Amino acid sequence: MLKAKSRYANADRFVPPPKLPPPTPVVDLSEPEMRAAQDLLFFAYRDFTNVADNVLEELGLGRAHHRALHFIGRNPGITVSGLLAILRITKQSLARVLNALMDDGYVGQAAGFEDRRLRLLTLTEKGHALEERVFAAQRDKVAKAYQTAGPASVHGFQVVMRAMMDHGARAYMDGTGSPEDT
Amino acid sequence: MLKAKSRYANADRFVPPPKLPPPTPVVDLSEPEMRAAQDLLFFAYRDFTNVADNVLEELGLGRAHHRALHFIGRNPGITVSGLLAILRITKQSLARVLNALMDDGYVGQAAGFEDRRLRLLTLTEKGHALEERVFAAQRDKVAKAYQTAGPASVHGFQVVMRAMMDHGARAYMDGTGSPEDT
DNA sequence: CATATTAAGTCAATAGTGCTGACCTATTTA
DNA sequence: TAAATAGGTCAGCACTATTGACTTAATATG
Repeated sequence: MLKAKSRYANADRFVPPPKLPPPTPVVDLSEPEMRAAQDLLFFAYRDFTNVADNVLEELGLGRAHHRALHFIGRNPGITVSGLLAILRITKQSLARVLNALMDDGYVGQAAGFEDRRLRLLTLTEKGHALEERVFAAQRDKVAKAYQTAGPASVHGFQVVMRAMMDHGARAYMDGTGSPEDT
Repeated sequence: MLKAKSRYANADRFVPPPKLPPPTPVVDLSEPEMRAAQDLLFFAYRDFTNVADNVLEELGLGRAHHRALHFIGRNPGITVSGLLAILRITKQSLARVLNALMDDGYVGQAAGFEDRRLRLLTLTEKGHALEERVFAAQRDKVAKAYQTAGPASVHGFQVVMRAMMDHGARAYMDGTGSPEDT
């Protein structure tokens, strides 16, 4: 973080934008609030993932690795195609990170019993340790945010976030069906 | 979307993971809720940005372009270093997308009056139209989510999201100070 | 006034992560 | 038995981020 800070030393002094005519007035009074959602999502997500990225970077891993790690951890025995359906990336993209995770000993695999074509993926102990370590950084952030906000706000956050995602994502979170886009 | 769907045709049939031993039980009862924050943030952000990406893609633009477009639109007359401070990317990264946006006629610039080194960036009419068009897709999503959730939940969402971002981001959103990381 | 600092720009190389399309092998399905 | 499917590989490419070095013009400082 210190490193990142010195990197942007030329941005230490924020110069407020000079006064210019305000943007065209909007007629919908809730427009600013909806507009603000962009910033809320951008900054929250950025800063949430940033703490994980810092840990991953030490190990030569990136966000894509973390995602695979995370979803395998949450869904032990998941198949490759299951992971593809959740992450909605291509086989080739997943293969790259998955191979790295396996080569590094974070992920194990077993053939399916009822269908030997399937690769059932699980985290190794090493994988669990890493996943937990990465989440530890994020947990701190979440815990603080949740504490600050209080239970009612946490509930509201959850409701809005669920409403923001598509049906497939919701189905996945509810464990009620296929994570594909609808 | 049809294209994307057919791309993942091999993922249409979600195979539930076989029954494996559950992960080590956690002692903190709120752990699942904190854990769920990862998924909430991932899926909501993914699906929120996805609708914008679709529009941008038609124009040969990407997420980085959109970010520049967005923040210039929200901060007319912002300087290059101001944008760098908000986005927290390198000069080189920004230059690439900024040059493209200027070449395509979406962004204009003017030299500062009090400091001629400064480049004051604004959206052109064309730029505004694009920014509005991109946000129109997102607005639909936000409006629906906010309507579904209701005002109390929206407020809760905002509280949690603000708490999730770092001080700099909050300062930016409040217009109370420097957007640098603290 | 001379020098140091700063805003912005450019260049080059590299890395992470996403995509497309084609093709292959082994297994399962019809 | 042939068709379909799970998973894998290969190759090429694109987007977007980084690092570090260097340059020019303008401003700040002593």
